[in-house]
Amino acid sequence: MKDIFKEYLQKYISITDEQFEQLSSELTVKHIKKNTVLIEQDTIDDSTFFVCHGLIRAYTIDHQGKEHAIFFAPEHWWVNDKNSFYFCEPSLFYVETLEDTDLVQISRKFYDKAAILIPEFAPWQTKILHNSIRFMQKRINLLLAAQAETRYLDFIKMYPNLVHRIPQTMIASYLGITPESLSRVRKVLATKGI
Amino acid sequence: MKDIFKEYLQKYISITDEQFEQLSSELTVKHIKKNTVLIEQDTIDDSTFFVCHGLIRAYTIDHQGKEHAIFFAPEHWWVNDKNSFYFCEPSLFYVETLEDTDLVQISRKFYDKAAILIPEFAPWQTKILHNSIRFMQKRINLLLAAQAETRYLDFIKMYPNLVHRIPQTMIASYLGITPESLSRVRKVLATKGI
DNA sequence: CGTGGAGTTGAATACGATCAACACCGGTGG
DNA sequence: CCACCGGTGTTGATCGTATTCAACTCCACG
Repeated sequence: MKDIFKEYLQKYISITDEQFEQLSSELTVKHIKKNTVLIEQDTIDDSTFFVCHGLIRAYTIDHQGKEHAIFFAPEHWWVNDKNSFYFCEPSLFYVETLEDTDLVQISRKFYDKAAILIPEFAPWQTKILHNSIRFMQKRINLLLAAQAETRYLDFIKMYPNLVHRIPQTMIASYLGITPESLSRVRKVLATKGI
Repeated sequence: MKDIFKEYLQKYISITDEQFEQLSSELTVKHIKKNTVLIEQDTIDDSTFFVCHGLIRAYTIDHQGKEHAIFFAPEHWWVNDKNSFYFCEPSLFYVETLEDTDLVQISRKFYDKAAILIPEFAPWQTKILHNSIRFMQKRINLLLAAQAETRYLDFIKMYPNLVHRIPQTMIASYLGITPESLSRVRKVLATKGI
C-alpha cells in the first residue's frame, strides 16, 4: 500500500526512494471494511488518510437525525477533518468507508518532516488546498443558484465514475435534496434520455 | 495604508520593518469608491486584495441574471479568486466594493518573495487556507441541513457587525433565499424578540 | 420636494419534503 | 435451492416552505 502512496507522490513531486523511507515511519497502512466509521463527529483525531483503493464519505448528522454528505473521497484523495487535524478541535463530521478500503494513515509529523526533507512538498500541498477551496466555492455557488436537476447533472458530470458506486440516498444528501426527490429527478432525466 | 497591512502582518508573524520594505514594491495601495467592480467574472486577474477599511463582496450572476453572494470581506480579510490567482483560469465570480474601501493590492510575486524572506510566512498562509476550508465546510453543511431561519440566525451570530452594513438583498443571496423570504424570517424573529 | 432603490406585505404558485405503500434485488439461513 | 428478510429505490398523495409577482411604504439622495 505504501508503494501506491509513494508512486502517487512521485507523480507530482520529485522524491527519492531513500527520502520516502525516512518518512515511512509516519505512515500506517490500514485495511478497512465497508461501512466502518473512521472518525466520529465531535471527537479529536488529527490524522490524515490517503485512499489507495476504496471509497470514503464525510458526513454530518443534524439534530433531526438526518445525514448530510460533506464530500466523497475515492482513490488518491486526501481525507481529514480540518477542525481536528489542524486546529485540534472536535471534528465537524463523521468519516466512513463506503467500500472495503485500503488507506495510508498519515501523522501530523509527516507534513513537518516532508516539508524539511523535500522543498517541493509544501508548495504542492498549498496548491492542493487552493484547489480544494475553489472546488468548494463552486459547490457553494451551485447550492445557492441551482435547483435539484441541475445539481444532479453537475454531480454526474463531475463524478461520472462515482455515480454508480455511491447509494442514491447519499448522493441526494450531497445535493441537499431527499432520496425521493432524486429518484424523481432521475425519472424525468430518463425520459429525456439521461 | 501599507502600515495597516504591516501591522496586521506583525500581529501574526515576526517581520522587521526592513523586511517589509523589501516586499513593499509588490504592494499597491488603492482607494476604491463604493459599488466598484474590482474583478469581473470570467476574466483573469491574479492579484490578491487585503482590505484595510471598507467592505467587499464576491458574487456570481447566473443565467437568469440572479446574483449569489459567495462571501463578504470586511477589514483585514484577504480576497482573491483562486481560479485566477492560482490557476490562471477565468475567475468564477465578480468582486465588488460595498463601501468606500482602502485596500492593498498584492502581486503574485509577493508570496514568493515573502516565503523566502520570512520562514514563518508560508506556514501561516497555510493555516489561513485550512481555516478557510473548514469555514466553507461549515457553510456547505448549513446550506444542506438548515432552513432559512436557522441560516439567518447563524449569519447574524457569525457576523454581528456586518448585518447592518450589508443590504438585506445581499444577505439573502448569501443565504440562498430571496429578499422577500428574508424579510419574512426577520418579521417572525422580531415577534420573538430578535 | 420628487425620485428610485430597498424593504415590506399579500396572494397565488411551485418545488421539494413528508408520509406511506410497494417493487426490486442481494444476501442469509432453513 | 428456495423462501424470507431487510435495505434501497420507486411511486403516489398530500403538505409546507420558500418563490414569484405585484403593490405599497419608506427613506436616502439628488
